[in-house]
Amino acid sequence: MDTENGTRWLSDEEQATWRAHLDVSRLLMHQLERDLQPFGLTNNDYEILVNLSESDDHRMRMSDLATATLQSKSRLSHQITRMENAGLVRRENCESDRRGLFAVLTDHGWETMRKVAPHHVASVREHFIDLLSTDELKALQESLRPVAQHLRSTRGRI
Amino acid sequence: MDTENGTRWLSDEEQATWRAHLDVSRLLMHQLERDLQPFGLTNNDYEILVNLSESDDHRMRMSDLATATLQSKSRLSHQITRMENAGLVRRENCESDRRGLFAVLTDHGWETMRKVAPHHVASVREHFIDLLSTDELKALQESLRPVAQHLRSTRGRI
DNA sequence: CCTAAGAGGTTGAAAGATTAACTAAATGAC
DNA sequence: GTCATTTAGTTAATCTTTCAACCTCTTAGG
Repeated sequence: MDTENGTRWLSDEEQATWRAHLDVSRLLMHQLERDLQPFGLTNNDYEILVNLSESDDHRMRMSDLATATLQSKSRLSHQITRMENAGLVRRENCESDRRGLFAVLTDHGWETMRKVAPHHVASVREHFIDLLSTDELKALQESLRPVAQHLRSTRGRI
Repeated sequence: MDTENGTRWLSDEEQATWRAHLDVSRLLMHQLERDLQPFGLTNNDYEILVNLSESDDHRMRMSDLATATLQSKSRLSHQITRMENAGLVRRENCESDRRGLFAVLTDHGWETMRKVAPHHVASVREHFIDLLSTDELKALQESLRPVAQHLRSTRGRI
């Protein structure tokens, strides 16, 4: 206990780490967003495209996609509607479960992905990955993975 | 160069680190947001309160506050209007520069801060700080600080 | 079977964020 | 001094996110 009321305040070291994480996560997202802007995509769009590109048949069930991208069903539904209007994906019915829907990459979506991915990777490298040594990357991963694990288990619902 | 078209794709290790960072940053924000909800505050509200609490006279110029919280002027202006309506802050004119405004913590804002801060710190500890060893914290900070530095310098405007 | 509960997904309204255009005051170059 | 720029901040319109209500289909229990 650090103080009379029992609160364990953060030490300077802890505070500095916390702020560093906070700042990096916000600044980085802004930067990546800016770098995608010339292609008419948002980070969110891009992440959907990645997930679909990496899936069999370029399609995923809406709920799986929501889980994978850490979004609520509602948000994903709106998001897919927008991307559908932009011609990047389309919805397709699921035969085996007639409540279900697939989000499916269109040709235009796939073409867009192929065109944009190299730029996005370059951006991730320039503003994050390439600023860290191999050891740092490894350490970072080993520190953060349990945290993600913890957060996913502790009331993981978005 | 990893592939014919010259793109340096991410290795498995790099990709894993990148995803870990992404996941932690999103899940963590969601969790903190949830933990503040019972007090009727958002992460954004809280960060404004912290900044004002730590400032002389519990006041800051709008632009300084915008810079400190990494928000656009417009967004901050809306944010402060909401917090003003909630009685947490008020705007006050600046004598020395008559274009300028201060955001000032009200008594209610200060009281709120005193009441909420211990819970917020506990939340940050539970979901982040206390999941990392002292060495990990130090390493994390040393890895991330240069990244934040880089991002701030490279077209830092929000 | 039939029904209650749960899962998959959408929708509309309200809240929050972004963009661009705008006012007013300060600065600085003649 | 005066005019063009820049800085501080707001506003209105638009887009995105969240929240709650809703509909449909599936599943489990009797």
